[in-house]
Amino acid sequence: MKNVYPAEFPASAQAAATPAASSSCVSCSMHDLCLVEGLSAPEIEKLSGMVKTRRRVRRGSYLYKAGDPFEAIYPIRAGFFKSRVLSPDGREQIIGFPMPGDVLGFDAISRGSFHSDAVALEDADVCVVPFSELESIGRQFPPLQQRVHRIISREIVRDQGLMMLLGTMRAEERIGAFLLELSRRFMRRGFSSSQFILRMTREEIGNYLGLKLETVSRTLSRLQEQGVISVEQRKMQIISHERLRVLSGVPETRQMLDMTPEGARRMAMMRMHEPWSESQSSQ
Amino acid sequence: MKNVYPAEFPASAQAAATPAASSSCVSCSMHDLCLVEGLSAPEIEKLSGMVKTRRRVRRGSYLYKAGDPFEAIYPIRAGFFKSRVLSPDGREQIIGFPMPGDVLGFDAISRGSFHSDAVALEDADVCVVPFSELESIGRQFPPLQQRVHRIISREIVRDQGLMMLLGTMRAEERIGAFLLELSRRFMRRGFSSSQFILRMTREEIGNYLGLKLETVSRTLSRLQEQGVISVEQRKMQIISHERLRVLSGVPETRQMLDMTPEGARRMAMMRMHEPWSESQSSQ
DNA sequence: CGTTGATTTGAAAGTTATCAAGGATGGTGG
DNA sequence: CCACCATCCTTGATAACTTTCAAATCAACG
Repeated sequence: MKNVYPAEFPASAQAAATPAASSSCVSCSMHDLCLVEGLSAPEIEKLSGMVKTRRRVRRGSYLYKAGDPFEAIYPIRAGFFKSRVLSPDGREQIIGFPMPGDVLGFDAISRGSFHSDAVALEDADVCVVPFSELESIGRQFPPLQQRVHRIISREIVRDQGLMMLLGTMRAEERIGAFLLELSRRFMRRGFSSSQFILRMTREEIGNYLGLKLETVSRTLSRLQEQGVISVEQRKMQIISHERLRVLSGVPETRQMLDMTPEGARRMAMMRMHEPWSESQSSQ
Repeated sequence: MKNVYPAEFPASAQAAATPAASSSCVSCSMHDLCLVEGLSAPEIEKLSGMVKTRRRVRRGSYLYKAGDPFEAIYPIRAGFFKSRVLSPDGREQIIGFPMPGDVLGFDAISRGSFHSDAVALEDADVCVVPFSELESIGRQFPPLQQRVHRIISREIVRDQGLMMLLGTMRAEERIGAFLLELSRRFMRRGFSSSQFILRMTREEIGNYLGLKLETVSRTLSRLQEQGVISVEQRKMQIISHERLRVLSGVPETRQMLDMTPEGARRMAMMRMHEPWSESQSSQ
């Protein structure tokens, strides 16, 4: 049985909108992806205490918009976002599809206001971490400070990868790299690396990759014809990671698992649906 | 008389290779661009004390390479770099052309080793700021900590701009935006915003912009025909910032000055050549 | 002055975008 | 429950743009 990232945020996930008293970083399913990774118990305690509120973001609405004053960063607990920048003449560029465990908002430190928009692609739930407090606690706990720096730096590295893609790859390579990136990120979270539901439209994929939606559609169709993937609307299945790697010029090979023990725990905590590839249970 | 960023780093600039005892952040010409901007005297003092060494990098050689262990960040005192990432299959993507006042190395925090190369495009001189010390001092001086965070975040914002360019712009727009970016950065440092010497080849420009060198050359020629710029080899003159802005979709308009008082001081301190547009004085 | 690397320019080929039309999907109200 | 609407997706044909291949020119340097 596969552990597939779900198509819908279940209606049963009715977390309270604001107070986060019940939740702790210790029990969070994103534990080892988020800010607290590698920290000691008292440090996690301290960080946990800082997250006084959570925020629920409905599908299609903004977590923040460019220009909003910067007060906090937002580790994602559940849900899928797109973040994008708009050029002065109205062009849009999607710069990422953040998912649970990712941390949003670092671009706002620079001028004290956001430079990008974050839009929820599905109902989402984020922690609200006031940045000045985080800086303050970082001064008391060097490992936390270092962890924050690492995570910000990780964002720079991620962006460099996207620049590489946009600057040097052709359409098929871009699509391939995109699918492998999604696959890797789902796997990292304990979900299947070989099948998942795309949360974004073809147009959003194209925008992210510097392509038009028609090109995305055509390229996906071609990859399907070649037997590399199987795609039906949003349902994506990677048939051959290896061939995908070859055609997108990504030689890295790591173990590709469908499910980790961690994943089972995360799935439960994120209250995810059953996989679409299995008979859809009534629950 | 224009204050043009020079073609050559003068031979007279023979700073000692390592000890930086004589220099202080207080007197540095990059003062208000670098880490210390906005800090109080004692804070600057503290930061200054941390920069125990400087490093001279000869044209064509590396400040660091991908994989090198991360120990320090490098504010640039003089010289022009390219930073680039290499894909596993050997593709190169230039991700920036750092110049004096910029700070190199933040991508290395993430995994403790560099993800990118920094290559000097001309003889250069950088400060060596051990990062663990910087973190440590940041814990004692919140304004310094905040300044560091701002500068790292600035890098993210900059990258977002490049992604926008690579994802949405056509060749002429890319070139236009590139020239305006250079212009703005030179102006920010007190140099002419309307004429400067390109420090990089057409191929490097093309790589940065996701274009082939021939396309760069053709586009520059076309812009020259249209009377928007005047270009002869590396000598670049922007004739109409306004038209450049229109064709590249960058509506921003700020004052464009050829020279600021600050610029004169900086030019002296950076030991720059006389402009190519004036008779080349013997000095 | 000849060699080497960088730049310019032309012509042809290749890739992606644009324009257009037909299907599929999901939600809504009759 | 079904028709209908708005979105999203697919596919074909054509156009636009950029790359590729090729050749000539230019500049720096010993």
